[in-house]
Amino acid sequence: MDQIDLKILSLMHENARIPMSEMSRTIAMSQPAVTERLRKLEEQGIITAYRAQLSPQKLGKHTTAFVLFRTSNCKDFVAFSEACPEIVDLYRISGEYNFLMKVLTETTESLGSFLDKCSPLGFSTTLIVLSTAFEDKSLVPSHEAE
Amino acid sequence: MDQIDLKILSLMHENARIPMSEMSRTIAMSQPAVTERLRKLEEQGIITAYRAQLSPQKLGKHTTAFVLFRTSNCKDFVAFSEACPEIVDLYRISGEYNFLMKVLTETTESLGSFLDKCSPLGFSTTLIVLSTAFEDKSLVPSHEAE
DNA sequence: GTTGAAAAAACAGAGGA
DNA sequence: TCCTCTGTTTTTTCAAC
Repeated sequence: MDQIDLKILSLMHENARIPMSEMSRTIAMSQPAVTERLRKLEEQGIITAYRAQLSPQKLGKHTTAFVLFRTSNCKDFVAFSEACPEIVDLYRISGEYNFLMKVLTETTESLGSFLDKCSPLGFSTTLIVLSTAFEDKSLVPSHEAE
Repeated sequence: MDQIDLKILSLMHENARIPMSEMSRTIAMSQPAVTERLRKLEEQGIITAYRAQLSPQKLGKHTTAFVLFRTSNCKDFVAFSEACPEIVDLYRISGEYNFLMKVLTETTESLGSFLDKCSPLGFSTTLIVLSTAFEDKSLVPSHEAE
């Protein structure tokens, strides 16, 4: 893991669909060498996936919320959450609550319906997202990767 | 926006580096037609980015936390957060706190240092992530896209 | 890690349902 | 309008070094 690997990670975080030929030009290294480094980064589990980022708004999801949840049956709660399309992220946390989840719904009204659906499993506190200042900041600052 | 577009979004969320030729085979449509649909999905802002997902653990970030923050100077706080490498996501929220942020640090100790660094700007409550049940669930359920 | 040739994929234009 | 077909260019893969 050297500066070149960090540069590859940085570029792949910016645009995962960049052609390897273009990447090799940018970092001034032959294309097969870059491809081989990328393969190793995947193999080592440093790169876990390549994902298209979708706009929730454009897909009709106009409400984002974080919901803190307290339940006594963690296993059932995780199973329920996996089957719940509204829940996009689920974290087990320390403190008064067991779980923190990120929830996307069409409207505040459908968020209400979702919370009703959850209520048999425990009790919750909802934090409505007013705006997203930023998301997915790179773990590999570009100035470190030069 | 029809079933084919949803299938494209679903496949791109699973693997953003899938070759267009393979995608066109999967959905049984010619490659230029799929490319054109993808171009339009990007143009409409439905696809906002393609990102490599990196493993925080493999990059030495062993501690994940959500920090609720209350500050009276939102503008300065956002500027501070943008410059803070530990903060990967920042949301403005309703309720007792102004902000919710996702924070990645090397250890619980460096999380402590980070919180010390933030303390002049307001007051906070920290939720330590014990484990991530799941993250980035698709906004386009695959069964809807068939 | 580099080079260079073969295979594959992406792109761009013409034409059809 | 949206798709398919086809030829051209670009990219990827894989050999040898």
